[in-house]
Amino acid sequence: MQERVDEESVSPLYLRVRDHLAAQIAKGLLTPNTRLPSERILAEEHDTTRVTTRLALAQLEAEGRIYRSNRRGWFVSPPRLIYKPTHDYSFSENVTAQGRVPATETLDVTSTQTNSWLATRTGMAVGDPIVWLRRRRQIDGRPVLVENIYLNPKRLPGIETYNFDRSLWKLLREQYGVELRGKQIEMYPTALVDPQASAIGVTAGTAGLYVTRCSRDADGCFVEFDEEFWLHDALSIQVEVS
Amino acid sequence: MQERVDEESVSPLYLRVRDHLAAQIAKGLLTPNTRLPSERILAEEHDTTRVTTRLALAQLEAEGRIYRSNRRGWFVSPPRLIYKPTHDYSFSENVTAQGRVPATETLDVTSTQTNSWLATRTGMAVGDPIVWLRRRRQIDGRPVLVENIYLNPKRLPGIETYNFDRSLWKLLREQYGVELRGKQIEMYPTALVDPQASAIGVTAGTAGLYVTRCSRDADGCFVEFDEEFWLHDALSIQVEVS
DNA sequence: AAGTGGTCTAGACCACCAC
DNA sequence: TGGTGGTCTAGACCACTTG
Repeated sequence: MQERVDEESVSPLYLRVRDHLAAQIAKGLLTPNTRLPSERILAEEHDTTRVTTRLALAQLEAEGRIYRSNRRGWFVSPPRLIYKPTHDYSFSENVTAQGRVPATETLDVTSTQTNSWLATRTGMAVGDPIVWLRRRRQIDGRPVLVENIYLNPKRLPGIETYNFDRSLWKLLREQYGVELRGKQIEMYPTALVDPQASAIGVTAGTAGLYVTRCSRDADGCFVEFDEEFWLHDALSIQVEVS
Repeated sequence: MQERVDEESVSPLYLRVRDHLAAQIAKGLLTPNTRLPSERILAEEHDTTRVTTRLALAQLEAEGRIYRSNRRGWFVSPPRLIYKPTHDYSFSENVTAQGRVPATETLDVTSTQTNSWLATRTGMAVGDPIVWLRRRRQIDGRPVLVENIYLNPKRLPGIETYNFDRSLWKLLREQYGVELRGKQIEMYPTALVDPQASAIGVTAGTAGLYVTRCSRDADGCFVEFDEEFWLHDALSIQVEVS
């Protein structure tokens, strides 16, 4: 629906480099997860310097078209995962249903106490016992999010003894008979900083989406608070209201 | 709830510059919408170059802590607007209720035809008449979003004759008796590019949030498709499900 | 007119990864 | 070990905004 066109006559060099790469991606010359030529080669091809080339790459990264992996290079971004945070859902099933390969790693499980930050968000009292779970999740081998999950051990006795490399939602339903109700979801775009950036394996400052979700059971009892740090190009949020 | 701490011993210079500025903002030495010292002065203060200083500023911008305004300088970001896209709501009332000052500008209104992109999203047929409205909205004098709104003139006869510098939602309800139902919302983080970037007055590549919303009336008839381009630091999305 | 950010050059050294 | 991105220097000119 876009009729107005850029005056592309005298656009800055870094935007012309961006457009050149974007066109190659659009044409299918560069397909998802393939590596781009190195920054030095791209600079040479466009008769410019690495600084300018990196400006162009940063633009494409900000648009979600390419991503970097450690120091291995720049890669074409795959399609965004469609994510419906209002649904009870299994990450693995959702990823699989979209033709991708999921993976989950539990980073650590800690029995600790509710602090004031968590208390205001969950209704728990400061000092109440809480189980803190950290996980990293991947799509097609690429880590796309890390999450902090805070579980209420009063409602979920023995929860810390389970294996968390699977669907938490199924575990809650099958082992504890929990039907989640009354979700409060908040999200905003922000940069990933340490320790989340290093947990995902990206440079600090990489664009991300911060999502929190507070879930209660049918009785209004607090069950779970989830704090997710996504790579910004990895997902598209969908919400339906009737 | 963050126990693990960064090894801050040998962090890169640009992160130390970032941390220094972030600390000043956190302490309240720099308050929302105040200007930061110029890049050249910051570079001198930290005994480095503009390139490194700009890396630090870009980090803070990505985190949503500062923003830039044309070539006027860098400013401390105000708090994010809380935005509940599932609600029927008035931008102006929402902004006002949060103690801020809203403004709306209609950029143009065009009677045109449904194209294939819009048809697949709305259920209209290609070639059906559609009214296309572009608006820019501000908070406290800062443009924070531009939007394309596509209205169904079959359901809303004469809609193109109204003044749109006010709440569209109220107009629909009061003049056409429309109660919106069945919203489909989709959103993802991406960079703002032209023409949206220039419409907001930011550099192409500035981080943004893309939001679409398709609304129908109680009979399931398509009423409105809204496409919003937000500055990424201007909002926090909230959704509640029961 | 002076100052700001926007763009760009032509190099350099380092940490890390793959071979 | 060679190539990658990550960080950094010390400049330059330009477009635009503000006084």
